[in-house]
Amino acid sequence: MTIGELARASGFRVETIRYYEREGLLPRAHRWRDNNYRDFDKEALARLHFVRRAKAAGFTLREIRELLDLSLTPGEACGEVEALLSRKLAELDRRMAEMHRMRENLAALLASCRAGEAEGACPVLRAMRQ
Amino acid sequence: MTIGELARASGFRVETIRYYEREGLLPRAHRWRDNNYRDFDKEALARLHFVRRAKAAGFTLREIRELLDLSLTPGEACGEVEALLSRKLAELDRRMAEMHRMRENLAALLASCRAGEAEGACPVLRAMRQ
DNA sequence: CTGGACCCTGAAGTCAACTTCAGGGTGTAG
DNA sequence: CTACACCCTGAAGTTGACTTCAGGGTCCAG
Repeated sequence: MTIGELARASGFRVETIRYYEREGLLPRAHRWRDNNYRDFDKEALARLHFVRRAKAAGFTLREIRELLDLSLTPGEACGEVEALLSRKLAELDRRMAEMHRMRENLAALLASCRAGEAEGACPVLRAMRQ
Repeated sequence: MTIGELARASGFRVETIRYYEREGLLPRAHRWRDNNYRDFDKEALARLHFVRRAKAAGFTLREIRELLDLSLTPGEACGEVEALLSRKLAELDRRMAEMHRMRENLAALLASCRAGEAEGACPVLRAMRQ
């Protein structure tokens, strides 16, 4: 798969894919011998899908690289891996809880907005104070 | 309340608070006439709490400013407000769904990690392919 | 009345995550 | 054989969200 095809398949731009390769989120792609073009496999596409989801979940590129690197450890050195994973999980749970509260806030706000305002000003401020 | 007190109460740094004021996330603080020090009220603290939660929920500063600005609209011009809010809500739901999937991935990964690997390599790759 | 903790401003610096640029090679349809 | 879409590299530029810096005023405990 050329970089352009991978871009179309993954939804990332060509330049971004090159950047990700440089940053170690993708393994250095193997090259078509004669023209020096990159040649990607299914694996690369799977990684990009993972990257997209991880980004949507709020992980940084550095963290995503760490997660991806875990997948390549021999399975032996699993202790440190486990620690990292549970830290990430706890963090994710915290963020999800925040998002849930945020969602409640916005939904209540929207509802009262639709109900057409008893009071003078939108009640965001009330919602805001937690 | 001085900026330093507000910083301690909110958990944001003094410099960050000045920056947020510049960027319109806080209203221009009123000043102690003689010494030109800012004087903040409870309202400012409430806004900063909201900012913290909104950031944790993945909103950008620009979006947070938009949300805060909604709270100041007269309640009359509510239609456009409603549109913005439901866009944000939908977006939030998408992100929460992503995070949920991510969480499942990581939890499964952690479980198999703890179970001590039947196969050779960590099964992140499997989890990764969705 | 001085030392240290606090406040002010405007400008420059930093970091992550890209994007754009300059300058050049490749491949194929007409 | 040339026009056009694609590929390459290294370096510089951009954006968002801060942080640091330079240079200065304020306040109060000892």
